[in-house]
Amino acid sequence: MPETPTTDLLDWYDRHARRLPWRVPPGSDATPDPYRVWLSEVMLQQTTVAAVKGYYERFTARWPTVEALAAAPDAEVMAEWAGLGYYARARNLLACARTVAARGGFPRTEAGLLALPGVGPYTAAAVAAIAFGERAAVVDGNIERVMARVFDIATPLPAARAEIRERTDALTPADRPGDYAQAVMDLGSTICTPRSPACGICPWREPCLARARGVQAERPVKPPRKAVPQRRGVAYVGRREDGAWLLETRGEDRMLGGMLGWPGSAWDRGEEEAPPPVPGDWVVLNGEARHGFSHFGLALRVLVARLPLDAEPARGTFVAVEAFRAGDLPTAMRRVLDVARTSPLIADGEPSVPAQETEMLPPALIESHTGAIRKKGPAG
DNA sequence: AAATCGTGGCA
DNA sequence: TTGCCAAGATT
Repeated sequence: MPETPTTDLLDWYDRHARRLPWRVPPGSDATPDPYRVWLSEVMLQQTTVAAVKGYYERFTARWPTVEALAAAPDAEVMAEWAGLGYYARARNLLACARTVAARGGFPRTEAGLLALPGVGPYTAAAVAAIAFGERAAVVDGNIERVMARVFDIATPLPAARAEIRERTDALTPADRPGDYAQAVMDLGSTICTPRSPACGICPWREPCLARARGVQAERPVKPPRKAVPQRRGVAYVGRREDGAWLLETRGEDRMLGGMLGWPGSAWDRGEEEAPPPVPGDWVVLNGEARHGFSHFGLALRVLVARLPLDAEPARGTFVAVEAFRAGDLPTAMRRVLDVARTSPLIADGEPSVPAQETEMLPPALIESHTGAIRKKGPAG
């Protein structure tokens, strides 16, 4: 086992720590706010620092305390999270905030934190170490990679996790455990990167076994990924004469649960069809809304209709034009809107096409009709 | 325990 | 363009 100079890494961190909005600079006497540490850690789950920054700033500006967040309506929090992905995090975030507010503050131990919704082994250890100074072993993807290289662990993930956790725990100091964890994470994200690590300037260059053996690019060993299947569906973008949009809040048992979306078909049972949310002159657009999820690709056929003021939809509710923001939608639903907006039927103000063109068409005619629209549609 | 759950950036 | 993957949690 190589020497792994923890204190050297803390010295490196004192000089090279990234300045991040949720981070207290090393050496400052300020104590990090547990609420902000927790919020940032949840946002950072499987998500890049660059993507998180803006969301973190907006959340903390709007809800400066866990009590404020706990009091927020679900829809506002989900809308603020829109675009960040993994929406169960936002649902759990609210549940957790309400639990914490009700009990009068965050649990101050790793075990106590682990019991909170949306707080797993990584987040519990990170908050315990960073906000409360507990000597908890923090293991994220960065730290996995660093440890797999420093100790040249050839066991493939996820089987290697037991050993990685042991190694991490053995190295974690009682003094400054939070800074230590952030130091290893910074090392992993700036030097010990997944591809072409900068071993020449690494503070752990000397003890690193994988580097000594020239196998750093092959650590950690990961299983091959499965190919993602392709799925299809339909989405209905309805717009009332007063400009209101027909939207629904998706059930929590569905994909994008809790988020705003266009009524449409399921995507998971091979269903491509679904009845319209309200009877009307629905027109099929030519361009499809394509989106790649983590475990499947999706192509959505988009139908649009202009709806009368007295429309009574079986699904969804109308959102007034001044209350509607595309940014409140998850990305897949924004793509649907992008396609829908290529149709004059959905444009702001009066319809710019003769009424005849908005008639419901027999299926056999849909192809030719949408073919005419295609020229104005987006490429693809 | 393996599958599920988003998104954007980058080589 | 495609594939890879980022401060994981849940069931």
